[in-house]
Amino acid sequence: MLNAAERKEKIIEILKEKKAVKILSLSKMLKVTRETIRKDLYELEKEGLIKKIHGGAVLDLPNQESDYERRKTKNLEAKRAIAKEAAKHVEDGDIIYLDYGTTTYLLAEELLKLKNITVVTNTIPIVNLLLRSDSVNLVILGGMVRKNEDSLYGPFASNNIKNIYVDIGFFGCGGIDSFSGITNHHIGETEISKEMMSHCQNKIILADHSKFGTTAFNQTATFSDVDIIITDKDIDEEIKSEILKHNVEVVIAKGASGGEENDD
Amino acid sequence: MLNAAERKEKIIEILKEKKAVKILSLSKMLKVTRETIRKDLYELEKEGLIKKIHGGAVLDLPNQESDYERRKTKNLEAKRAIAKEAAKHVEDGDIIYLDYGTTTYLLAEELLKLKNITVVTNTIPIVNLLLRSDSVNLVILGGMVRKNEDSLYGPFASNNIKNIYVDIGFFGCGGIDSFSGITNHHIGETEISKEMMSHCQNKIILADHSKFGTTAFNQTATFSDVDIIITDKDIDEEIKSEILKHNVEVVIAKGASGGEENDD
DNA sequence: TATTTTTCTTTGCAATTGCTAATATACTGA
DNA sequence: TCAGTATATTAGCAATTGCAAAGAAAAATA
Repeated sequence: MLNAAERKEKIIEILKEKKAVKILSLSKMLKVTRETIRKDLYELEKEGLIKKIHGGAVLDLPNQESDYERRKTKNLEAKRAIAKEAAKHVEDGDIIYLDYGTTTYLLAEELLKLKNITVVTNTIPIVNLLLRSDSVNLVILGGMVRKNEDSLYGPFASNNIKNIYVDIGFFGCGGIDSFSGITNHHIGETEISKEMMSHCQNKIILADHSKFGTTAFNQTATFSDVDIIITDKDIDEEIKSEILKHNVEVVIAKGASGGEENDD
Repeated sequence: MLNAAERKEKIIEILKEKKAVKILSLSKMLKVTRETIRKDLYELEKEGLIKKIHGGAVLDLPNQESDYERRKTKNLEAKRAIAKEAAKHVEDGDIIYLDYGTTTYLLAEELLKLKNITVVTNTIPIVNLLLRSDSVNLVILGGMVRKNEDSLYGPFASNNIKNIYVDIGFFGCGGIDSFSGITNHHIGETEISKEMMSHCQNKIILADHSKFGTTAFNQTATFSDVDIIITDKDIDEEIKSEILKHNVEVVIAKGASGGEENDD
């Protein structure tokens, strides 16, 4: 009927629809014995396409993770605590901007529960997350796609920013220091962030403890440009006093612990 | 240690990382017995979060399919044949526009093999598809998200179109008729398509046989506006002669068969 | 504190699955 | 056609898992 290669293709096809298949049901579907299927699965596993489980198999396609997706899991607890704290500042009906970064993604997860908010963003994973929500209006600034970072930047976005104003802007960052202020790595993204800053009524910075005392390449804002900084641990006194000098509120989100790496 | 609810959360968390877990390993990880885990899994399955398999479980998150994703599988063979034919018109180095619709998505799949092309689009699934390609530059027009259709439209996109010109534009459609020309359903999307038409050097319409003889709400273009129409079957003589009158090339893509439903 | 309820563990056995090696069948090339 | 090779089946047994029911522990309630 089918040769080994066809059978394996069929197995992959079946696995793509169902999450998992039993060897026995495969053997019935493809009309070969248990042992033949087992051999097929063994080979498919060696090829890295599936993963064998007791009595069957599940798909294990090589899902190319972007750098962005990898970063999302770093300092997760701290970021989630910050996101939960940030979410408290959003009310039903608000129009908000979610900047680049992984912490803003976690904030988007929290916002799923709110009703009738409008989210402006240029981060593709945030778009995909909010796409299936009935209660969130979504607006995308547009622009050139930055591969591996899943973000948009450039003149398309700049043009659109000129015409809009939002209630709150939530900004991630690459570094915060008393000397350099709030900095980020990518010049194109930084440009968009800067422009959005002047179109947000309130500006809130989300920065886990690993960001303090470090400086990235491009300045997004000085302390006097922002209203609130949310972090997860008490921060260095020198930086803190510098921040407070500029009338910025510093909020420590509760419920995080551990983690040291600076990733953004 | 952990109560039932915490345990279940943990199980989901573990499942999100690994594709599948064995009951035995869960029982060791969470330090409860096999039977306890089995009960947890039974309940998680009832909640629809996982699927039990022999000896373990796999994740089964409710992946809400959009209308767009559902439509993608209709008339698939015809659309894929059209997409393959359309791909022949694209050369390395081209800058192209991919309009709304599911046929343009299939074209994007074909284009993955090409090098150094730039794709302008406003269809989110196309963005997600091309995001992981190293060889395709991606530009997004931006705009308001149309939920369930995974597309963007509105003034943000319009503003950006004013400044760009592309080599080829590939357009899907809702209907083609001798009386109404090329029509589409959504007024916002149609507006964007129309504007893009006048910024493409070549305009190619992708329309499977089900679109001919039907009319949607908004006119995107007259026949004299377009250069090529690619379809999958010989089309009605009356419509054909009307199309040819306007100096439009009609291409029949080979390799498709069957399917009748009009979906877009 | 005693009692009830809920949650988790233990136990024993049937059913299913994994594994190995031997056998049968289908395909290939001289 | 016939050996030689690759592919699929069969078979037997050990190991794992599923299931149901009873017992133990923990938590809630009075």
